[in-house]
Amino acid sequence: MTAARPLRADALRNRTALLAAAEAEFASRGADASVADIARRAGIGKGTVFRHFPTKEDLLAAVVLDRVERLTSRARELLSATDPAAALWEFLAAAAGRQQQWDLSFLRQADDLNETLAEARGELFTVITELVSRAQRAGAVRLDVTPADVILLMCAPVYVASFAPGAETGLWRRYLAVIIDGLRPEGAHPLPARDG
Amino acid sequence: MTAARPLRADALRNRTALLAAAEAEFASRGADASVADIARRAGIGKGTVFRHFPTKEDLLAAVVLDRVERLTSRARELLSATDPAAALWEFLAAAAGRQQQWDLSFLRQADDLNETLAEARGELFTVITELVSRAQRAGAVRLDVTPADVILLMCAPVYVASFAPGAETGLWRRYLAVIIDGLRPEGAHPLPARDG
Amino acid sequence: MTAARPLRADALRNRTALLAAAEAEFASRGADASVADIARRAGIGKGTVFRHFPTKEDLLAAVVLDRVERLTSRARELLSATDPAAALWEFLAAAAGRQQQWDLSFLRQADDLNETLAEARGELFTVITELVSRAQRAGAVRLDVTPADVILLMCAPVYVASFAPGAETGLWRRYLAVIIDGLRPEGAHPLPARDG
Amino acid sequence: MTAARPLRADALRNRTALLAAAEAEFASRGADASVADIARRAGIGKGTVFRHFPTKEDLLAAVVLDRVERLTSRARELLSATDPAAALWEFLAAAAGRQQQWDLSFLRQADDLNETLAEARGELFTVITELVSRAQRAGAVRLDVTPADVILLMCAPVYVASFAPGAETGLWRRYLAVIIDGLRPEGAHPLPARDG
DNA sequence: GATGAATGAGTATTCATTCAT
DNA sequence: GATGAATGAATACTCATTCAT
Repeated sequence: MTAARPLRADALRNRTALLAAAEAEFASRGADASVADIARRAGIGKGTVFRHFPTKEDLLAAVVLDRVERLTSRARELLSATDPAAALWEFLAAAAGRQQQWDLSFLRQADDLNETLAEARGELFTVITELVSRAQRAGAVRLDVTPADVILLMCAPVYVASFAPGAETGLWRRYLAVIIDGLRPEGAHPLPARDG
Repeated sequence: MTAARPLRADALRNRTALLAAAEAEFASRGADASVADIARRAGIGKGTVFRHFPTKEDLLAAVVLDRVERLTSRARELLSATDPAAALWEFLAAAAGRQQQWDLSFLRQADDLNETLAEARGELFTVITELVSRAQRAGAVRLDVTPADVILLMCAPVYVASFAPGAETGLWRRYLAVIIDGLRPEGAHPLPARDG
Repeated sequence: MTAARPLRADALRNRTALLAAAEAEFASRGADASVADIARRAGIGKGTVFRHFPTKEDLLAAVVLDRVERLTSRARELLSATDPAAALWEFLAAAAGRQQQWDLSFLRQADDLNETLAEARGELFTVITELVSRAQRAGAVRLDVTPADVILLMCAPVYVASFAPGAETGLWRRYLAVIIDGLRPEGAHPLPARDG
Repeated sequence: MTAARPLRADALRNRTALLAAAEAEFASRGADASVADIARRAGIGKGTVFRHFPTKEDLLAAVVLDRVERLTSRARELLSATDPAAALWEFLAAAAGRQQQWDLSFLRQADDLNETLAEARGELFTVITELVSRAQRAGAVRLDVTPADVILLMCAPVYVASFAPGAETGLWRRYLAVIIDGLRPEGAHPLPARDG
């Protein structure tokens, strides 16, 4: 996957700069960020972008893949933590912190995206599922929420915080705390029936 | 220019159709919906759109203004409800339901947007503040959240639910319920200090 | 087909200029002529081209359609000439003269092109068939060539003449004369078997 | 620069593969064939292509040169055939067969192209001239056509046949036969005056 | 010498906005 | 006032050509 041939030194440098620029640009402009802007920000030619990624969508997928993989490995580390509850809360914070200003909108069109990306997403889901299950078994998370719920809810704090004027940088932590409280068993009210 | 003379009958009809079409189009295509599509849907010429709103952004602002005002008046009604807690929950549901598939991303660039929109938003905030205060005084909402927090959090359920595959239509209610539980005083853990 | 609404005066002027420019540009650059060049030559904006023809291919098709229709109507006139042989020769000259420097390459991909174009081509073929048949019945054309052969061969003179250096303008007439002599019954040698 | 030092063994091998690949690629994709595709087909790097030929156009010229030279040598062989008429007809068939699917469009811009190519073309013309003269002296070709006419006309059959739907492979022989009949003295009608 | 990475001009097409009718 | 035709800047993507490795 990452193997193939080992990429020339300059090419690797460019690729790295490109991915960084793309991540930044997608983060601030959304998926509509223009390839030209990304190239300019990376300090490389437009053509070079397409040499590395045949399509803008492929570039987006690569950026997302990168993020998902980093998140997955963080989640995996936390699986061996002693306190399951703390592990889950920390994971949620990591997820939110990582996407700073950006969202997981790429998980949206699950089907038409890259195959390797789909796999990576699957792995992430698996690990999160385990993280949530452990927290539930430890009595730290209410039993009527599913791992899928947690995955979706973990996107909320950053998104919500992005609306606040003045860009108070740590605001998402505040909303994450509220949501975490909502996930706890204490004081939980029954959830509405699905698909209503 | 803002108040001004009373539109001719046909102009008013056009304006109404235009706003309805714009709301529908923005709702389904997002802010990238094209002016041409909106005009077509409204059954009017493209030029007419620009006669009413000098800019696409102005049109978007008008649509948003409309939504905000309707939301404000719903909130105002709920101010006279007997049960302050139920009133707040219902308001949150109304807010979420109203934006079905769409989000409040227009509140984002709070500063550079329309002045009248800013005012309307201010009014909405005022009313919500009262709604939240009453709920807090009634002991239904934890005291460490502010009305501003509630306003931001009310955007989350629909946003979050929009990522779920399969478009389960009522999913947002589920996430609203979790967030509401997070807003209750029971089982609340202290929020992190601001701006950390 | 040509009906719809009657096109505004300026729009019609533009459309005419556009078609003329496109014909000229396609003639000299081939189907690879760029839309930008065509627009510049027509003295209109690039966007205007796409307003009239949603696709470059549609523009090409329109130009071709125009040529085919004019050719068909000339052929039809010649059907009522008294001398069938002279009529055919004149038609061939008209066909060659009309495409001055250009070719009938559009008849190539018969299938994937415009439907109306396909129809127009069919009509042209029908009329030519009659023109050839009459010449054959009059003994002016050998019996072992088909109307389809004639259609193909009528493209040759201009094409061939285009290779000559110095752009001697009437050269194609010379080659048309040779080909016509080849189509006559006198001195005809049997054609090789097909598909060999 | 043209003669110069004797290529290294591998360089020669590359050059040969390159020319073969280019001929094939140009034949099937036309002059728009991409340098990258040609390089890939030749199994060499893109840069190597440009080391051998500074320009894509130069490569095209080289391919054409090759073809012209092979054609010239075939013509030369046929000069010593016993039957001058048969020799000419066979040459025309060889010329058509060789360009199968491709055309001699490179002779078009006779002036601005390569000097060596111009020379080679000159040689080809000389030999053909002799071939035609002999056929004329033998009474097999009408006296009012020139060798230049024959050269141009020999391009027609393949070109014309390429328009036929269904890719009937031997169709050009049919049109060559018609043209040959047009070149014979029997039944020849006088050609129109030049430059009319 | 050979390679393929980098480059940027060029291509078709879209769309907010202006303006003649 | 209303219309839709015209416009050109912007966008993703291609490809001949140059140059560092």
